[in-house]
Amino acid sequence: MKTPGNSDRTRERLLGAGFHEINRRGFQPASIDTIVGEAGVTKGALYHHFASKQALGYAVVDEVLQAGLYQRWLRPIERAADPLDALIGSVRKASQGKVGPIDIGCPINNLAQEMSAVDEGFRQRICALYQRWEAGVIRALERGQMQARVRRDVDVAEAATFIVASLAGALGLAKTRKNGAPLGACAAGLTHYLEALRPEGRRPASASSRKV
Amino acid sequence: MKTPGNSDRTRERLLGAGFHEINRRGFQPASIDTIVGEAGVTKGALYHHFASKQALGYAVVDEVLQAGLYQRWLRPIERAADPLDALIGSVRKASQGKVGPIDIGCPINNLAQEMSAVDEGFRQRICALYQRWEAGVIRALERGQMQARVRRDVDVAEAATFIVASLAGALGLAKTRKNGAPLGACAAGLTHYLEALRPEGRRPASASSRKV
Amino acid sequence: MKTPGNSDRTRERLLGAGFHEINRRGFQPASIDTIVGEAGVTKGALYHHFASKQALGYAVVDEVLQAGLYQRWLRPIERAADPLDALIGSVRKASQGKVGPIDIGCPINNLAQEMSAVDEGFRQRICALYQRWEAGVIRALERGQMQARVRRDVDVAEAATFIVASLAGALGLAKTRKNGAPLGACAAGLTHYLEALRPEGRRPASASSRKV
Amino acid sequence: MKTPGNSDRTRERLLGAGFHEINRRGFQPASIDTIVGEAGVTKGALYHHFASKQALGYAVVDEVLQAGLYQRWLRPIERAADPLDALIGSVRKASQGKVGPIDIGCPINNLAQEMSAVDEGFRQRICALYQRWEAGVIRALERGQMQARVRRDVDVAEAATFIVASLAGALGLAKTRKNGAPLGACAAGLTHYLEALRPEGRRPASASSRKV
DNA sequence: ACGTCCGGGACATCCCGTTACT
DNA sequence: AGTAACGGGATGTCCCGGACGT
Repeated sequence: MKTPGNSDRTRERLLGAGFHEINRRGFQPASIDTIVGEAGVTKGALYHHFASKQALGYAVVDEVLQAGLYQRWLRPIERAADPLDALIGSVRKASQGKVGPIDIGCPINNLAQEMSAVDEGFRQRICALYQRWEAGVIRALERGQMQARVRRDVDVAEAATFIVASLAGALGLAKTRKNGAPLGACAAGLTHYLEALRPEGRRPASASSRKV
Repeated sequence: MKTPGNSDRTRERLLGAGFHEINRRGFQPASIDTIVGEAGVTKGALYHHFASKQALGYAVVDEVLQAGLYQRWLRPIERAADPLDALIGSVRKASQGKVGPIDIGCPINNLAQEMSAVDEGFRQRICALYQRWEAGVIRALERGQMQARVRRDVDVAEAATFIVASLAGALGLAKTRKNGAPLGACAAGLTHYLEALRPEGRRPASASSRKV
Repeated sequence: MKTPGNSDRTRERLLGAGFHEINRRGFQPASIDTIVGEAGVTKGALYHHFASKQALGYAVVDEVLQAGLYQRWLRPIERAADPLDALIGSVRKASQGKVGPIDIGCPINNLAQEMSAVDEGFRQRICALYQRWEAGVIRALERGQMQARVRRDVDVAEAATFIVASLAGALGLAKTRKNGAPLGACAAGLTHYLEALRPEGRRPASASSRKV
Repeated sequence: MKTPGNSDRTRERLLGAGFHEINRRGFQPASIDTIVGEAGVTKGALYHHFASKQALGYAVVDEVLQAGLYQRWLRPIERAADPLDALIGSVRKASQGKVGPIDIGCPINNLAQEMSAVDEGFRQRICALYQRWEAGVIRALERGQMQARVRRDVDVAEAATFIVASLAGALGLAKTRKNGAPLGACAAGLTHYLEALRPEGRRPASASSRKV
C-alpha cells in the first residue's frame, strides 16, 4: 500500500476528490475530512502531497480545471474545419447534456466568483485560465477571418472576451435554473452575434426570416 | 438608548453588514460574529430579527440585492426613450466606474455560483432575481420592437436571457480581471448583437466599416 | 448556569485550571481540552473569556503568578520586624514544605525558562514579576540597613538580584531533585552571604564555629 | 554518497540539530520535522539512529549537554591554580559574553524546568548532570580548603549546591532579562559569599570598604 | 543507512445558536 | 429590543512514528 508507485495515484485521487468537493460546495466550505474520505486516504496523506488546503486548491485549478477547460471548450474548436460552427456546436451540446448537478455550471466561474476577491493566488490562476480560454477563441476567430467568415476589421480580442463572458454567464444561469435553456439562448445569441461580424455579402438572407 | 423605532434601524444595519460580508467572503464563510460586529450590535439582536444565518441571507437576497438590481440595471432602462441605448449605456457606465473591489462584480452572480447547488431556498430566490432582470430586458426589447429598432420575429425571451447571461459573465470576468475591460467588450459585443436583431433596412452601413 | 454572576467564577476556574496545567506540563504542551475539562466548562466558555491560549497564559502570569509571588515571598518580608530573618525563614519554610510535585519548584522560573526566548509577551510579563520580587527584597535590605544589619555601602539592587537568582535556582534544583535539600542549602548559603554584608562589629563570632 | 562512516556524521548532525531546536523551543514543542530539516536528513535517518523523539532527547542530554557543561563550567576550575577565582572568573566571563539569544541562558536549567515533572528519564539524567556540576564545585572548594582559602568546617556539598543554584538561577534571570547583568550580580554575590567562608585572618579588610 | 509515503490522532481555533436576564 | 455567557461541534493543521523500498 505504501509503495512509492502509489504516490501519483494517491495524488490524483486527492485532486479528483478535491475538485469534486470544491465544485459542489465551493472552496472555502469544502471540508478536508470529506475530501480525504472521498479519496479513500487519510489527512496524513493529503498533507504529504499538499502543504495546505490552499495548495490543494491551487493544484486543482492548475491541473484539473485547466484540463477540463481544454477538453470541453478548447479542443473542439482547435482543429475544426469551421471553428465558429464548432464553437456554437459546443455550446449547443452543453445545452443538451445531462442536467446533472455536476455536468452543469462552470467550475471556473464558480471559483472565480468565490475566490477572486478573497485570495490573490486563486485570482491569478483563474485569470490565467480565462486568458487561455480567450486565446483559444481568438485563434478560432482568426481562422474564421482567413475563411472569410469574419470581417478583417473585427477586434478579435474584444470579441473573444465577449464570447467567453456570455458563455460563462450562460453556464452560471444554467446552474441556477437547473436546466440547459440559458445555454441554448446563448448558442442562438452567439449565432446572431457572429452574423453581425460577417462580411457584407456573406450575411445569409435566410437568417432574417427564421424565427430565432 | 432603547428608543422605539430603533428596531427597524437595527434590522437594516444587520442587513447592510450582512450584505457587505456576504459580498466580500461569500455566504458560507461569512461570520455571524463579524456581521454583528460590523453592525455594532450583538448576536442576541441578530437572532431577534432573523431566525438563522440562512434567514438573514434570504432577507439580503430579497431586499438588498433586489433593490440593487433595480437601481443599477432595471431603472435605467425602464423609462428611457431608447431602451436599447440605455442598456448599452448602463454597461458602459459600469465599465468605467470606480474599480474598487466592491463596485465591481455582481453580487447576484456571486451568490448564484456559491449557493445554487447548496441551498434550494437561495437558488429559488436568485432565480426569481434573474427572472426579474430578464423581464426588464424583455420589456426593453419589446419597446424596441415598437420603435422598429428590433425585428418583430425575434424571440425576446431568449434574447433577454442571452443579454443577461453576457452581462453577468462580463461582470464576473471584470471581478477576476480587476478592471472594467470585459464590460467594455460586453458593451461592444451587445451593440453588435443588437445590430443583427434590427430590421433589414435599419442596419446602419456605417457600423460595418467601423473598427470595433 | 448561564447567569451573568457566574461569569467571574468561570473565569477564575479557567485561570486556576490553566495555572495548574501550565505548571504541570508547561505552557506550550498544556492542552486546552485538559484545561477546560479540569475547569468543568467547555471550549466555548474559554474562548468567550480569553481570545486565545496565549491570552489565557498572559492572564495566568499577570494574575495567578503575581498573587502567588506576593503571598509566598513578598508578604512575609513586607512588615516583618527583621526582614532578613524573615527572608531566610521563608526559604527554610519552603525547604520543609510538602514535597508534592506542585508545592515544589517555582512556577515563575518554569515559565521563564520555557517562554522567554519564544514569546516576547511572556518574557516581558515574567520580567516584570522578577522585578517586583527584587523590589521587595530591595526594600527588605534597605530596612536591614536602617537596622544596622546591612552595611550602608552595599549595592542593594545587585544584592537583591543575587538573592532572587539563588532562590529561583534553588527552587529549580529542588524540583529536579524532588526534595527540599537545595532550598536548605540556599537558606544556609544566604545566611552566610548576608553575614558578609554586615557591618564589621556585628559579625557574630559564633557563626564561624558552627558547622554549616 | 552513502560512503561508510557517514553514519556517525549523520548521528552528530541530528544531535546538533536536536540540541538547537530543544534549546530554542523546548523539548516538547520541538518538531521532529524541523530537526531533520535542519540536519539535512530525513525522518528515516533519524529513526534509524534513535528509537524515538525521547531517545534523541536523552542522547542530547547525555552527550551534548554534558560536553557543554564540562567545557563551560567544569574544565575552567579543574586545574586552575586558584579554583575559587577561576569559578568567579567563569561567571564574569559569561556575564560579558555575547548577549545572543543562544549564548545566554542555561540549556540544562531550561530542560530541567520543562521536563523534570513530566518525564522521569529526563529528570534522572538532568539530576546526574547537576551532580556532576556540584561534584566539580566540591572539588574546587576542597582545593580551596587545602589552600587555606576556605574554612575547614564548611559543608562543601551544601556550599556547592548553593553555588550551582545561584549560577543556574542567574543564568535563567539573564535569559529573561536579555542581558548579562544578573550574572554580574551573581559573580559579586558569590565573591561576598566566599568571603564569609574564609578563615578569620584571611578576610580582606579592603573588601568591606569597597563599594560592591 | 536512509528516503518516501502515509496512518491515526491530537491540537488550537472558530462558529452558530440558545438560554437566562434586563 | 437587546445583552452576555456558554454549549456542542467542526475546521484546518501538524505531528510522531512505522511500513516499505533501495
